[in-house]
Amino acid sequence: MYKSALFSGFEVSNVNKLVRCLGVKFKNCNTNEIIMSYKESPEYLYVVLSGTAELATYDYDGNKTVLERFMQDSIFGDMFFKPLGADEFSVFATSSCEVMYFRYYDAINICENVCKEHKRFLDNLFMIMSKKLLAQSRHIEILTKRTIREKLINYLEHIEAESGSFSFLLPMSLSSLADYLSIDRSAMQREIKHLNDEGIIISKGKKITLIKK
Amino acid sequence: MYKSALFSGFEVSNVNKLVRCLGVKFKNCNTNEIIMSYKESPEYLYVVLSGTAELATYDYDGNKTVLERFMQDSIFGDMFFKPLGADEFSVFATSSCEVMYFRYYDAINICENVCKEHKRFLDNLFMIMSKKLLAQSRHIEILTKRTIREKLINYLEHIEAESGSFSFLLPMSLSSLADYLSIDRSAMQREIKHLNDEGIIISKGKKITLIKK
DNA sequence: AAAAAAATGTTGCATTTGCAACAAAAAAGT
DNA sequence: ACTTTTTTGTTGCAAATGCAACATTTTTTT
Repeated sequence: MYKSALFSGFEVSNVNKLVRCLGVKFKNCNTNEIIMSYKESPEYLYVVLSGTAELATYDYDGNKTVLERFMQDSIFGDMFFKPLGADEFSVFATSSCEVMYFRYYDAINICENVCKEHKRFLDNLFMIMSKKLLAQSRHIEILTKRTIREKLINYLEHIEAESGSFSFLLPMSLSSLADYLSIDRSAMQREIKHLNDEGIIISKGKKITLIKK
Repeated sequence: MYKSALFSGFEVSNVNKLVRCLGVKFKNCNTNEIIMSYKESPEYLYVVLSGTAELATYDYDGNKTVLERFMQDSIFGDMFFKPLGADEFSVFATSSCEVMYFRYYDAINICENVCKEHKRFLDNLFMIMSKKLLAQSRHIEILTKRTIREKLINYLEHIEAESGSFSFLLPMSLSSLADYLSIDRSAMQREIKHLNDEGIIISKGKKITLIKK
């Protein structure tokens, strides 16, 4: 828990102090366990400390729709997602998963004797929210592209910028990527093939090299 | 400016005090004027006080791509969007537009004598960010739908939930809606026609009624 | 080490969608 | 009140995409 970005810059003893002060709670979940459901009224903010999870819903046929994926330092909670209709949306652990949660309101309306820890905590929370906003903006930017090719290239260029190299390993499986880009997996595979044929990329599985002309 | 959600719960005199303390700056722009460009290093946070604006870029052909639209209480800034490649992205006023801006860092690392105003300001800022996160989540949820029909229905159901009625007026033009859903306008029009033919909706222009079976 | 499960790669085909081009209506500007 | 611009509505056609079904490879589990 001390490695969470929420506590970056904290001394271990101060983490404990703050945890007590904010009434932070912890939860450990195994794969496929439900961490929380979007229906409760109290406004808790959840932070993933370790492991992975996803926000998903199952329709009447049992088909799963994944809305969002979470990893270390991801945040989720009632104020970031509101379900539409009667479907139940829940966050499931996709691997052994540790989360912490606290009342959003308590964290913001910190007690009168605002200590350095509180300030830093808010600062960190702010940073995490900004990063989420940025990640979502990027996702929207990509989803807004009209063709599979444009989506793919845009995504790959982002990975290139992040990794700082023309050659990189995709951070997720190709099937997950198809989900993220919201396109059919086989159609994506076909486009990858075309990009290879046209010499725009060289790829084998998750290993991809962008060729600049 | 006193009507901005950032200052909700504030007395007028305290707004002035805080504005001075944070070094808040103001800017008035006419339609089509550039409010800011995503290239400067200083991390300013912008809040729209009145009017509308959009984040857009022009490619070599002069085609405009709109990434995001802003209205009262929308926030934007370097930490929420990072341009990819050499293209220049800017925020343009789409109507006469008032914005305020301040250094992100100054707002978070507020001075030692944390007054009630500071706290409330941060509180409001968090709320605005949460709302933006929620709006983006919804947008992603819709963009992730695979067919035009699913996108449309999902969007309309959101409007229905917000308005609380099966009958409503779209909050934007049909062309803008096609942009928002990232689909071809004429294809959307065709789908609207089909939905009418099948008795799923009754619509004429922006006036739409959802028929529940 | 073997078996089971998940991910990758491929293809034909039907369907959906985007594109282009236009007419009509509505809204905005002068 | 008139003109210009934007929005809405429509259609044929070509192209892109999703779907289904399968073989192959890789990864995970037992």
